[in-house]
This record gives sequence, structure tokens and C-alpha cells, in this order.
Amino acid sequence: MDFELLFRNISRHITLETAEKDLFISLLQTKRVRRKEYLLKQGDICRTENFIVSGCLRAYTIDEEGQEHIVLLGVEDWWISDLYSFLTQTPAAFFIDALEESEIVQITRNNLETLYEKIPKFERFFRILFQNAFIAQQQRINQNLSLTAEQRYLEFIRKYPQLEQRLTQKQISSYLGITPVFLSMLRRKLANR
Amino acid sequence: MDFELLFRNISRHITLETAEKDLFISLLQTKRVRRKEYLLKQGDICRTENFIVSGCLRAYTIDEEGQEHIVLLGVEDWWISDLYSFLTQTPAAFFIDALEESEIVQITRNNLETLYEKIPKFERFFRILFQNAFIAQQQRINQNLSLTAEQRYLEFIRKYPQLEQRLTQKQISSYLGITPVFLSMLRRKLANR
DNA sequence: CGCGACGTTGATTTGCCTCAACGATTGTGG
DNA sequence: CCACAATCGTTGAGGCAAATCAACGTCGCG
Repeated sequence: MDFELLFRNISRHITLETAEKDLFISLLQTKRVRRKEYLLKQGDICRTENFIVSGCLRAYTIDEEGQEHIVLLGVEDWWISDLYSFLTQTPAAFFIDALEESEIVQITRNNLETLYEKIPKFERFFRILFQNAFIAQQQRINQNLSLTAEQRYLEFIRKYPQLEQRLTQKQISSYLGITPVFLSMLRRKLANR
Repeated sequence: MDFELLFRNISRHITLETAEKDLFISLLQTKRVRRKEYLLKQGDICRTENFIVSGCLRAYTIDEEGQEHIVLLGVEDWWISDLYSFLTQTPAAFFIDALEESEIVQITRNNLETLYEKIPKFERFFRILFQNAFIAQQQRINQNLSLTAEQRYLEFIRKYPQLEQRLTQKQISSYLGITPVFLSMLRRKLANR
């Protein structure tokens, strides 16, 4: 069942009655996204918050020179959206697309508001979710400020060994904030030890 | 009254009855921190979440070479803590100290849990608070990935013109992820236009 | 099969850092 | 209140980490 993983995710922090689960499900939609398909384009309005059931997606920007910068990586059991655009219903700063064929569960802004109203426990759930996301980003900021490219790469493969397998080097470099050429050099250097 | 600013901050997102305010106040402590005084040291446990009534504080790390990296800047009407340490009650990764004489309102982890239990509306308040903090950090990550040092500096003074006045260049450079020497060069270059 | 994206490698350039010296400012103890 | 130390900001010289540019082999996909 599509919602199984989502329920297990939620039950880590709050407990739902059957009736609550049913109400929750009635506010959701599911979607299948194939590789390279866009969930969101810069300038569009982010209509949904997305829970990843399977697969892998990224949120990224493209700068003046056409370079991509991955702001957020999501795999199964994570959430992904352009939160600012979602909350304010204004044009998105990010692109979101799928790096692998993915299944997602979506909730719209209005439905999420309804959910908060009908089942206030979800305030708690998302409070904890954003708390954790905030901490993870704080650590990433700290690493970007204090580590060299090599150290950041080593931290990345230490922290996300499974992710390293699933991403291309171009994607990893774009997440780390270096060029693919330089990542290739680092890897060669590290291999020669 | 010390709690006035905090109540106004909170009332942006939730509405409290008088009895609720009283309960809330009973769970808080106030503290005065003088310039350069530490609120938290790396390795200590972060016992409180801190609301800044007046003044200015920073959260930062020190790397192997002794360089400081500012992860979080807070002025009046903001919150500051080492959230990970606070939530898990494990040793902190950050130092927190005051850049100006500051007044803060503090809540301990246990009292915050009590607050969530007794007044669930606070789940909503902190959900929104962390949501906004998450968005702000996401933007900072994106800028660190996609902008040059000069562009980041210009963005900083555009976004926080009042903060620029209150911080030393050393502090600004440490927030931007560059050296004070290089910031000085950038400023000279920008002035010659 | 052929095209386009990817990863590798080398040569060169550049953005930012380190080191060092100096004047100005701040803070502190006598 | 002054003297002295410490920190800060500026400037210049030189160095290094990472970027750019370019060429080439490989692979996956249409």
C-alpha cells in the first residue's frame, strides 16, 4: 500500500487513530514521477509538499552562468518541496526533478491547513520534522564554512554511503559546491593512497 | 516588562489567554548577558532555548586552525540555541556568546515539553518558527553555493543593513565564509566605484 | 548506429588565502 | 587617567585551492 511508508514515518512522532488515518488519506494524492521529469520549475508556484515513497529527487537552482546548485536531496522516507513558495504561494526559486523513477505522496497547502485544523497533532509532527531539517541544514552550513572540498566530500560519503552509489559525480559535486572536474581530481588523489 | 516583546513575537502566530500567558511566564527565566560572555561553550550541554529581548548574539564553531565560523546570528526578536544539543541534551557543537550586552528569555527543555503538553498551540508556534528558520537557512545555503564572495557581501548588506552597522568586519566575514583581509579588499574595491 | 551527456586528464587562470607589517581603536590594569 | 597590550582593519607580496578551458574516451539512450 502506497501510504504505508508515510504512516510509519509519521508514527515515529505521533500516533493516529484509524479515523484520523482515513481523514489524512482523503487529503492526499499520489504521483509517479519518471527520471528527469520536473515536479516544479523555477517561477512556478509550489502547490504541494511531497513525501517520497521511493526514488530520489533534488531541488536546485541555476545561476547566471547556467550552473546547477543542489540545495536539497531527497530519497525515500524524506520530504521535498520549495517550502517558501509552498507557504506563500509565490513563484518558486527552485527546480525540483527526479533523479530516479519515483513515487510520491502529495498534500496541497489548503489540505495541509485542513489537516492542522482537524488533527492538531500534525502541528507537532511537522514541528519535529522542520526542527530536524533545520538541524541538518545547520550542519551543512557549518561544513560549507569550515571544511575544504576534500573534507566535505569525505564527510558526504561517510554520512550518505548509500546515496553516493545512486548519484552521478556531477550531482554530488553540485551538492558539495564544487565542479565535476575538481571532484574527479579529488577522487583520483584519494584513490592513490 | 521583559516579556512584552516575546508576547508580541508569539502573537504573530497564535493567540494566548491570560491564564496561558501566566503559565507560560512561570516556565521562563530571564538573563542578562554582557558583551563577550558565553551563553554556551562547545562540549557543554545546551540547557535552554533563548529568545533575544535586546542585544545581539552569535553561534559559531572553531575549526582545527582556530578560525571562527558564524553559523547563526541573532538580534532582538530572534531565537538562538544549539538546537541539536538542546533537543538531545548531548554536548554542543557550537559556542554562543554575546556581541553586545543582551537581555534574553530562556526556557529549558523540560519546561518546553510541559508547555507543549499544557498549551498545544505552542506546537503550532514553534512549527511556524522552525519553518521560517528552515527557509532562511535554505536561502543561505543556496547563496553559499551559487554566489561569489562579493555577491554574498552585497546581499548581506542589502538584506541586513542595520546588522552591518552593529557588527565588526571580522564578524561579517566570518558569517560570509571569507577572511577579514579579503573582505577589506572587497570593500576597497566597491568603494572605488 | 550515432548523438549527447558524463567522467578523466592536463594546462592555464583566478578568486581567495596566508603571511607580514603598520596605524588606529579598544580595553584594561596600575 | 594614562600607559600599554591586544585586537581590529588596511595594504602589499606571494601562494594555493579550485575554476575554466579544452581534448578525448566511454557509456547510455533514442
